[in-house]
Amino acid sequence: MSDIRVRFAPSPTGYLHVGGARTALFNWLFARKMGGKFILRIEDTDLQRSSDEMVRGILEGMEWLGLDYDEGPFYQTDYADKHRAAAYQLLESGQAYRDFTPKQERNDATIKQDIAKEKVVNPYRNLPQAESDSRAESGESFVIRFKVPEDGKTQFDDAVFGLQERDYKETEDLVLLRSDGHPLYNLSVVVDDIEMGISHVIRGQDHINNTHKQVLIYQALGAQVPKFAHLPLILAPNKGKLSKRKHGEIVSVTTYRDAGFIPDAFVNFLALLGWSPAGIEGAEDQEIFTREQLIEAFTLEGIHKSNAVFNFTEGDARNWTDQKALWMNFEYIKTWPMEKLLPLIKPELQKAGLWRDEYEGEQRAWYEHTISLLRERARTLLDFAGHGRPYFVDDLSFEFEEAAVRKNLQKDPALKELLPQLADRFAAVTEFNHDSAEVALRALAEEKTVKAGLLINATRTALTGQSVGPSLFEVVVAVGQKRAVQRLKHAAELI
RNA sequence: GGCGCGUUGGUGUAACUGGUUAACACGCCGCCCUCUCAAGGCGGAGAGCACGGGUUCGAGUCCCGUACGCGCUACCA
Repeated sequence: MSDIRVRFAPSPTGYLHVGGARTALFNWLFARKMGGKFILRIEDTDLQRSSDEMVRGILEGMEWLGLDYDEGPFYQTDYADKHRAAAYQLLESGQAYRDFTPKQERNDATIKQDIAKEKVVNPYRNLPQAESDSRAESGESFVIRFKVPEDGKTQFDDAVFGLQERDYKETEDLVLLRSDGHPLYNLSVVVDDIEMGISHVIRGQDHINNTHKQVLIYQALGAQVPKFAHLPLILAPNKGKLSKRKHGEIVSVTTYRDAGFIPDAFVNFLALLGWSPAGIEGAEDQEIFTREQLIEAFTLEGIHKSNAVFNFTEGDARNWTDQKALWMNFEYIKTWPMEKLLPLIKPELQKAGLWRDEYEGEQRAWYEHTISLLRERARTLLDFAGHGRPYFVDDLSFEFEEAAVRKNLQKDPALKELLPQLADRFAAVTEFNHDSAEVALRALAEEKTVKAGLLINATRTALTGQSVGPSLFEVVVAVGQKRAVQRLKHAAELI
């Protein structure tokens, strides 16, 4: 019943960057919300580079984000013949003309400027049809330019920016077909969008100028003009352009995947960049949205006009990306349903060589409990195999942090005697659990008249090599009696 | 230069068709909790809505101008 069709049309630059990802997301959300179709089209017109590899980066990013498309990917170059035919159709109907100006002359910077400044009328614009034909037949090189009408203006009602008008005089006669026969962007997009029945064009605001040109082409081709919605841009912290060259990996979505982000968390963050659920009852102050809630709340009206800043501190390891994104990821890790979280953690443990199939079998209860312990302090998926390592290895192949050893173990020489004693007490406990371990430890502390805290903190470092972590007796239980005893004895040697 | 667009605390945003001390989240600071670190609870600093005029009993919300920022200005996409 719905004829809503939208598309994401990236040019294959090697990877999906955050701006593109958000454009894709908004298209996807709109399609899902409206029950329409989401189409992926690769705009590879005129790119020399091997498309395959470049395209893979885009597809990888979309797959990770969970933005599934209903049709495509289509490749724009596959339709070059249609684009060319459209150019000739416009030529024949008199809405375009051949421009025989030599390429060099056109490319000359000063001449170009003069043309722009003085709005020189192209000398070939009104060349008689017969002469144009014969010169073309004689093999003279030419481009096909669109013949922008003299009086009037283009207009379209943008879903975000409202009514947009532009006097024809502001639009130059754009090239449709290059002298080597290659169709150009503005023509190709329009022809493809018509062909694919695109009903709504949702794209970056940097295209607003092109839209005026494209409206002209739609009309000349006698096609229905789709609805447009231009998105505000995502800027760098200095409010400048967020670019691949200047900001490197931070703009690539695969960076977030590799940094241990939950895709839904990143999607959630991206959705709030330039859009908000304004006017949605009860959702105005909401920050955390499931995919379903996002789809439900999404409207084009909620998109902002002003650009958003992607806030991060260059060179700051802790705040390497937008702090809100970091916070959101943490929030997801902490609260996501176990059944959704576990499949994301498994590959991380596998990568680190920490995975055991028993975690899904007989050790399942222990495993899930341990994960629930770790998730409270994990900021990324990487932390499970990082800070979590001591929980998953039997031996001592985990790092003893220097500062932790100094602060919690070497702080008091008495620990050299106390730790082995505690090991013995632990070993003697028949029913080893949270409470019995605590009783054993506190009893020892009392007998030796030392603060329980001294033993507690030392034990934490002995068992995990770290100075921070979950409540100690939770750690003790997770590590288990055998490993705890072993590690306490070992720790004494570090003192 | 030309054309277009934008401007609410550091960042992301809210504020019904103009109506009390401009709200929420992240971040920051402090306190509480406490075996550490987080989390959590409580509290705080931080914008008077880019600036200047106007309209109005009353403007962040309407109008005009200025400044600043951004986009576009290819035989790139």
